Order: sequence, then C-alpha cells, then structure tokens
Amino acid sequence: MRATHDSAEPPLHCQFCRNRSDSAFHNLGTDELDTISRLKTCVSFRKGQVIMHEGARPQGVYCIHKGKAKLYKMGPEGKEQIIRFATNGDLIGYRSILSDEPISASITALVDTYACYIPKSSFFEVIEGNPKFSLNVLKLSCHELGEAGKMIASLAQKTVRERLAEILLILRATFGEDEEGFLDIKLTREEIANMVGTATESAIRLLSELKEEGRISTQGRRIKLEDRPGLRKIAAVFE
Amino acid sequence: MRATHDSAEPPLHCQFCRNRSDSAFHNLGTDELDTISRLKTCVSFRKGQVIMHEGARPQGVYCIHKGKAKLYKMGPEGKEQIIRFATNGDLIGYRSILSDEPISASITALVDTYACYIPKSSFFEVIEGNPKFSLNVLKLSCHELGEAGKMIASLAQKTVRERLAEILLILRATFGEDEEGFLDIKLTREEIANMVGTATESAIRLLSELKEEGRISTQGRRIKLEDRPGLRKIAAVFE
DNA sequence: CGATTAATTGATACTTCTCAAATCCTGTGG
DNA sequence: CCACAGGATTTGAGAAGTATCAATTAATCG
Repeated sequence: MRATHDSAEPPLHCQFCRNRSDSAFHNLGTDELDTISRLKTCVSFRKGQVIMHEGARPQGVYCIHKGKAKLYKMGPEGKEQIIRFATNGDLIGYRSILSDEPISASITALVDTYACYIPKSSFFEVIEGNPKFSLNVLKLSCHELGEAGKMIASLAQKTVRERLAEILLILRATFGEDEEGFLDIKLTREEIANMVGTATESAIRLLSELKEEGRISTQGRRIKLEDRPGLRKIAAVFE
Repeated sequence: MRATHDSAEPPLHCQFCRNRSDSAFHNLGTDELDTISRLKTCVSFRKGQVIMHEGARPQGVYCIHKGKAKLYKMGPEGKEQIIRFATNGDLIGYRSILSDEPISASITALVDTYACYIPKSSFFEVIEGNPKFSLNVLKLSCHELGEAGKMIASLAQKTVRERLAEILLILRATFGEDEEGFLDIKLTREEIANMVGTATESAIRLLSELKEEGRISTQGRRIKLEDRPGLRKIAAVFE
C-alpha cells in the first residue's frame, strides 16, 4: 500500500532525515549514521494505538519521524496522568532501556505516527561505541529531568488555573500552531485534564473562564491562544 | 583543624572511597579513578548551608561523601518544593552541567556534609574519555527520570494523606533507620510538607492522624515507622 | 445521519488551605 | 549546664478550591 503523504515516512538513510538536526543524532558522522540506518526499521501506528505499555520491557527505542504521542502513567481508577508529549525527532523508550527498569509510562499515538525502531542491542552498540551520541542522549535525559522538576513544582504549588495556562503554553511550544493559529494538536478535554492533573469538569470550567476573559478561543477541540502574555502571567507564578 | 570524625572526610584517592560501590564511579578502572582523584578537591558544608543556588551556573559537580542534602525549587511566596534528597555517594549538579542549563533546584545541606568537588572541565574530560562512566551517569539520570515521573503521578493523583505515607517510606529507603528504629533524617514539619507538596498544618494534621492510628510514632523531629505494611497500603494506591 | 462519546453546566460535598492563637521545643549564649 | 528567646509545632475555625454526581447539549465517527 502506498502512503498518502510521502513525507510521513522516514527515508531509508538517517542522513537524509529532516528531523536529524533537532534530534539526538544531530552531530553524528556519516559512518555512524550508516550503522544506525542499517539497524533501524520503520514502523507506523494508527491514532489511538498503544506504542509501549507501562510495566513492559521494551526491546528497542523509537525515534518519531512524523507524529504525536502522549506518555502517561495509569492511576488507581484508570485515570491517566500525562507526563509529557513526544513528536517529530523525539526519542522514546530510551529511559527504560538505559536504566534497565520496566517502562514507566505507556505511550499512545495521538495521530497516525511514523517512527524508526532501533533494537535494544543496536542502540547499546551505538551508545557504547560512540561517545558523542552517548553524550547527546545524556544531555537529552538531563534536559528532561529538568522539565520533570518543573512539572513537580507546578503540580505541588500552582493552582489548577495556573497549571492549565502553563500547559496551554507548553502545548504551543511542543506542537506549534496551524495556519489558522490554532494549537497544532487536538486533545480531548479529558486529556487536557490528565495533563493538568485535575478532573475533566474542572479543566472545562477553567477553559471556559479563560475563554470568557478572551485569553483563548476554541472551535471544538481546536484551541487558539489569543493572549499569550496574559497566559504567561497566569502561568508564571514562579520560575 | 582536625576533623572530629575521620570517616566523615573522603580519602585522597577515590579507589579507597567506601561509597564507590554504589556510586556512578563503581565500575571504573584504577587509572580512571587516578584521573578523578587528581582533579577532585574536598569541601565541607555546615548544616543549613546552601551548596548550589537555583538559577546559577555551576562550575562543577559534587559527589557527596558523607552527609544529607535536599534539592528544591522556590515557589511564589518563598515556599520550597523539595524535588529529591541526596546522600552518601550521590552526584549532584550534573544535570545542569550536562544539559547546559542553569541549576534547576537549589541544594542545601541538612546536616554537616562532606563532599568531593569535581570541576566542570574535569568532569567532561572523564565523561568524554570514558564511555563506561558516561553510561553510568546516563543510567543514573534515566533512573532519576523514572523517579520524577512517579512523583508527578503521585502529586497529580494521590491525596495528601497518600503522598505523606509515600514520602515517609521514601525517607526510610533513602536514609535508613538509626539504632532505635527512627528514620535517620531529621526534618522540620515544614520540610516534610514541602516534599509532600502541601501546607505545613496539613502535614502536621495528617502526621497526627497516622500517629493515632499507630502507624508511626514521633519524638520531636524523630519519626519511627511502626506499621510499614499499613503505610505501604495507604501510599500504594497505584503503581 | 444516527449512535455513541465528549463537552458543558449546575448543585453539592469534600479536601485542603489560610489565619490565628496557644504551647512546645531547639539551639544559643551566658 | 541552664535559662531563655525565637522559631516550630499543634489545634481550631472558617474560607477557598476542587472533585463528584447528575442531567443536558453538542460533537464526532462510522
């Protein structure tokens, strides 16, 4: 079956991947990219499909070529807590493999997603044989550790309203906007609530509040940030 | 000035450090340890002294030889959010250096603390020249990333009571118990609240509740876990 | 286009925070 | 070593913020 959008599928060789410059592979040499290109395989996931399952032992990592996914942990009554999102160029599954622990968060595709799969053994081979790549991944995980710290402080100290504003800004930074200025990601109200860490109804009420204040506008699941400075002010209680 | 407790001060050579086996330096060769030993210097911090300051650019990392410290972010009205603790053998400051970002959390000594300081340049030298060490640090940061994820889910989904029980168990896992069975760490109620992410009064109230239920007992700032299975049951709503 | 799921709103209950006041304890200096 | 000042702990009362439950309307997807 032929893909509808050619650009959705990754090239055979990583060297020609358009995500390379913002990925962990950005400063590798041709020979190193050769190795990875030979080892990787391409996979695709339908919207809603689970890419990795919390508690499992992954056999490799994915580098997202084109798509969007959520990483989340399951709570007591099946309530998801979204930890972060991943999109083009992002590496997922590496945490579990490197720390040799079960997967700490399930990953589900939010839209049809194309990715490159690098088997565990190959990933280690490249990590161990290539200090530069290893350092890239190290930087990446240290950066994410910082983001996680911010999220911890937010959850502990900010109100739901403040966190909601923050999340909206994070969504924009992560996924950008479409031609019409809407956030380029469609989430259900429940998913927004699961990222903010609140009840769906609370998220809805506060979204309505922000709408009334003219800081955002919505059109079904599409959200447009109308007053980013205002949102930033609400969100940036500290930091 | 001569130290009161000789064992508090690290040895001149890392090879003889008693923390080595549980640190990121655990599987390094003699020559590699030589390098680090030559580059490191010993420092000490009094109880309450700030080791690193949020927002600053660290010039090196510390490996704690003997002591206890808290890592925390400052909230709006000066409320601290404790992200994690560090003790013997733990590496601190590495996240900021590796991700090339300002320090994300201040670090303050909870007791008199002795540490080895490794300047940034030396740290990079060892990281870059030694894949094994690099991988150790990578594993470390991936492990901490997993812990941070757990904390995010806890903060978002558990009640204060559940989180308090969880924190008590974490404190025990991190610092252990003294001869009398008390947690081997003395924190103010405020610090406990700052870890749980709640108001000091709430933490106090819930500690009293746990006391009445016979799950813990206290003696000033000393806390003894009397019923760990019970605490685990309260804490482990999910996971 | 119809069935199902999601979003919205209202009412109410519960959790947690804040403020205040009364001990208690800790660390310090004499 | 002891007394004391000042901070820490504790408890109560009331306010605020969120969650839950229920019912209605809107949107989405086959």
